[in-house]
Order: sequence, then C-alpha cells, then structure tokens
Amino acid sequence: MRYGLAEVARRAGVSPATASRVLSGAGPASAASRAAVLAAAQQLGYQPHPVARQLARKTGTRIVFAVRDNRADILRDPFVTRATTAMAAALDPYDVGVSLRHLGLDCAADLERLSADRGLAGLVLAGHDRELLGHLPAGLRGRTAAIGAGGADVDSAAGVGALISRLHAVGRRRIALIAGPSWLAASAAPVGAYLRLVRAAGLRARIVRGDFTSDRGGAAARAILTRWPDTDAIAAVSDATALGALGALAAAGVRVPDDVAVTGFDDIPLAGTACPALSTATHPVEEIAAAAARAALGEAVPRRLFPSVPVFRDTCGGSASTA
Amino acid sequence: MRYGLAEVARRAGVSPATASRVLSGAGPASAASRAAVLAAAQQLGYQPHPVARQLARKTGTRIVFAVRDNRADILRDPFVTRATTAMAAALDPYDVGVSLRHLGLDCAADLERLSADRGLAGLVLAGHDRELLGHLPAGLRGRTAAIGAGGADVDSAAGVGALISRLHAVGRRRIALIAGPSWLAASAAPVGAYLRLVRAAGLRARIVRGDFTSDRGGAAARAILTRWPDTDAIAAVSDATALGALGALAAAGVRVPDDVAVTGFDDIPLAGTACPALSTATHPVEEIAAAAARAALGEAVPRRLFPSVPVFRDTCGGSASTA
DNA sequence: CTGTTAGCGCCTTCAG
DNA sequence: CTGAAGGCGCTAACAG
Repeated sequence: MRYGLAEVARRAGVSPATASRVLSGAGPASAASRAAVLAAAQQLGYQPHPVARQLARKTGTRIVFAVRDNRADILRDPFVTRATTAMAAALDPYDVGVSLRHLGLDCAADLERLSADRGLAGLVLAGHDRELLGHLPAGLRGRTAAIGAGGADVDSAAGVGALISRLHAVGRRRIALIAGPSWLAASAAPVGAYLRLVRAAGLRARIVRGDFTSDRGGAAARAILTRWPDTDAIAAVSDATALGALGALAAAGVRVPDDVAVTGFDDIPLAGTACPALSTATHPVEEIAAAAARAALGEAVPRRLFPSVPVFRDTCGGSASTA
Repeated sequence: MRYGLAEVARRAGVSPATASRVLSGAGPASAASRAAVLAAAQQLGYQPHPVARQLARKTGTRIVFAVRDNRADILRDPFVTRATTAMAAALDPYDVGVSLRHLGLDCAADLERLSADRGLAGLVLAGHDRELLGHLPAGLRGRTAAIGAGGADVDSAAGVGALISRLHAVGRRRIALIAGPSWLAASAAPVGAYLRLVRAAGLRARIVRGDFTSDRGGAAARAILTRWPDTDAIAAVSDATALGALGALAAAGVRVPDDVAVTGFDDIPLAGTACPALSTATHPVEEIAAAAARAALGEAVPRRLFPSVPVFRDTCGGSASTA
C-alpha cells in the first residue's frame, strides 16, 4: 500500500540507483529509463520518504527562525508572528518545517549549539548586530540568512525618509525620532536617514531610544515632551512604539496630529484601525520572510532591498493619502 | 569534531545499543553504564542526529497546520498567525518544525496525500466540520489533532453567553448575531448559546452568517440594519467581523454603543486599540495551539475546554470593565 | 541488563 | 548511461 523506491525501480525494470537518479537529483539517465521510472512512480503514487532522503543527503529537516532580543516575548511581536507564518507557508513545499526560538542578546553559545544540530536545514536570524553576522560559527555559514540590515532588508532609509519629509512638508519643524535599540543593526539606517534630512533642513536632532514595545514608546514620548516641550512631530521606527506614544500623548492632553504629528513603521494591522489611524510605512513582510527562508536553505536568492512605502493616515497631519 | 553514538559508546565502554538506550528512549540500563554513557556524551558534546533518529523510529520531522477555509488568505488571519507561531515555538524542543497549509473546503484528497507523507509527524487541523474529523484517512489517525469543536477548543458557549448576557444586562433587547459559516463545526456552539439566552429572555432570534473577514462583517451589519432596523446590539463571533460591522455602522451614521452595541470574539490585538475599543472574549490561543501540536505528536494531552473570558470595552455599552 | 544483528529508505561513489 | 555495493546515524528485535 505504501511503495518505496525499490518497487518503482522493479516496475520500471531498472535498478534502484537509476530510479533514484531520475526521481531526485536528476542525475544522468536515458530518455527511455527516465520515462519508465516516471510512469511507474506515477502509477504507484510513489512519494519519496523525506526523512530517508534528508538523512542520505545530509540535509536537515527544519529551519529555525531565531529572534534575538532582550525580551522573550518578542516572539509575540506582530512582525515575528507574520514572518514565522510566512516561512511556515513558504517552506511547506520543501518538506521543511520551521521552528521559532528566542535568543538573548548574548547568544554565541546558542549559535554554537545550533551549528552542531544536524537536523537544522537552515537558520534565519533576526535582531542581530553587525558583530554577530560576521562571527557566525563555521557550521552555520552557507545556511544562515538574516532578516534586517545585512540580509533580507527593507529600504528603511527610504521609508523613514519619506515619512520625515512629509512631516516637514506639512510644516513640522521640531521633529523627534524614537529610534530602535542601539544594539540592533537595523537601527542604524533610520537614524542616518533622519539625521540627514533634519540637518539638510537646518533643524536640530532630537533622538530617544526605544524598543519594539508600546510601553517604551509611551515612555519615550514622555521623555521627549519633557526634554523638548515644543516638539511638533514624533517619528517612531516601530508601530508598537508609535501606538504607545499615541497613548502617552493622549494622556498628556496633547492632540494628534494638531499639536504633535506621529508616524510609525511596519504597518501592522493595528495601525490602520487605531484612533487616530497611524501613518506609517508598509512592508512586504511575507516576501521578505520567504526570501530569507529560501536563502537559509541555500538557494541563491538575489540580495535586494525590499520597498518601504509610506502610508499617510490621520496621525501625520496634512490630508490623508498614500504617497 | 562531530561525534556519533558509536564514539560515545566506545568511550563509555558499552555497545552502541546500550548507549542508544540510555540516551534516547530510556530503555533498561544499569546505573553504571548509564553514568558512563552520560559522562561520555557530556564530555564529547554529543548531540544526536535528529534525522537519523526520526528515520529509525519512523517518526516524522514536522507537523503541518492545515487550515480549511474557502479563502486562501485565511493564512493571514490573526488567529492562524498566532497559532502557527505558538506551535513553532512550542515544538522547537522536540526537533519538530511546523508547516502551514491552506485546505479548500473539499479537501479529502489533500488529506489522503498527507496521510501518505512519511515526513509528517502530525497534523493539526482547523476549520473542520464534523464530517471531516470522523472520516480521517487511517494513516492520519492517532497523529491528528483538531483546533476547535471536537479538539482543543474554547468554551465558546460560555464566552458568547457572557457577552450576550451583558448586552441584555445593559438593556439591549433586540440583539442580532453574526454567526460563523455554517460549514464550520465551531460555529454551532455560539449559535446554540445565543439561541438559548435569547429565548430564555423571551426575545426573537436574529441571525446572519458571516465568515472571518471584516468585509463580510460589514455586509452582515448592513443586512441586519435593513432587515431589523430596530436592532440595538450586534454580537459577532469574530473580531474581524465585529470590526467590519463597526465600520459599516459608522458609515451608516449609527452610533456605537449608543444606538447599537457591538461585541467580537477572540480579542485580537486590534480589538483593544480600535475606536471605539471592541468588547470581545479573550482566549489563550498560544496554549490551545501548543496543546493541539503536542496532541498531534501523539502525546496524551487531556482534552479540556479552554476558557473564553469576556472583556468589556467601549462597544458594549454600560461601563467598561472586565467581568 | 547487555551485545549482536538487521534494518529504516534513499543517495552516491565506483566500476562497468 | 547503468547496476552493485556501501553508507547516512540511530533504533529495535532478539538472543544471551
């Protein structure tokens, strides 16, 4: 009822080796035997045993998506959730499953252990810093892909730039930035874009660090109001942060966008439905995750920057529209 | 540099079989050899080869989370996303990855194919109907778990009941229900709870079918307003549906909750931030998903009903609070 | 309790 | 281009 390669070979009148060649790696085979094997396989409803195959090929069975952060509940972050799901769907046809794991900031030992895991088909890393990517254990090279700076990344400089330009265009002149954590490689580009624009406009920089929680977003907003009370716009590099800031501003009796405009980053589902609706930048997270996953499997995925396109909604001031 | 079981056995002065017994299944072994093996393994940094193990044990390497629905983009549904992520995290320690797959309503053939997949460690099914669970291919029995009615389920009768009781308690008397699709097993319990309460209160039932999209939620709300213009409350069995209804009501100039109260179901992150903030019922999705995943692996997971606890926010009328 | 003997199902040299 | 033989690393059945 369940047939193996041997049976297919027998029916096709060839050796298992030949059958294997046509069914798997597409090794050399005459047109005749190829046809015979294919026919036999078809007729028997042959399905290769993925585990046996993976053992023989020394190729793993799952990729792990490792997210580095100081908080373990980063695994519930909307970005992580979306990316994980996208990978799980994208790798299904490859007979490869995905595992999700949290890594502390100091994760050298964990990576070492991962590199010794022969069940690992590939690793997708998020939340890395420059250091980490440069010093991957040898066993991980060639089967690791990163999401964010240095890997499958979004053109965050463009996205943040567009958002800030818009703030400037609608008359904001005292624009503060809630940046990402400094240990994160992906934090650099947005800060760079911000600084470039602010300086070009002859304005002074106002930067506070946040993370990906709304709590910190609220705290950051309060810090900004305290330190620079005349701030008229806050750009956050995460939607959760922006939402937290929105809450803090409301609590402080500051009107958005009248008094202070706010922008986020990533366009999580929440962004459009929040009140007021959040202006942010939208990203093809599913595509990014799928690209990273395939790269982790060793596929040659062209390294490109994914688009970061601004979405202007209520919190931005000016009239709502998409750039 | 990478050691196998054989080397561990050699160092411990026992046979590979004995080493295997202590390292894996915890088969019989004397204290002495157990200690020796453990020591050797420790010292060598031995890590078993998961794929070889899975091949020998005839146990698969991944579970697939199959979601049955008429729309393929159900895979982006917040519940699916959350559940997938939770499984990916929960199964990591088992060396089992998760794959995500969409199934059409008519999926007998797909299940047949799945049952032939020897890489499959287990199947988690969502969106099933009674029929489906009863007629699983033989190869899937014992390694399939369902999420929802008949599997790892939420006490939706209690949750919906609590929500509707509250609507009644704050004075609503013309309460409509936007139920789930009729092909879905999980749709039954909420409808039952609704009917029971409405009848007990001597009211008339007003039921419309929806699905898990906000579009259909909006359409359903419009249908309700058309058919029963005096409706003063709408209970939806999904947050997305409720959010869609909210939009439709706003567009129709109906005030929420003053004119019509609204409740959702599931407490997606959006619910609390929407405006007005949505009253709904909250569920331990991560726990549910993890339980289902473990059950799919063959673990004996006690079948229990997970709590569905109401969260009263703005859209419910009355004063906001948690029951 | 332990070692020996066979596989698990496929892939991959290596001759021919 | 093809077949035979051996191995991937571990587990399971069976004597002892």
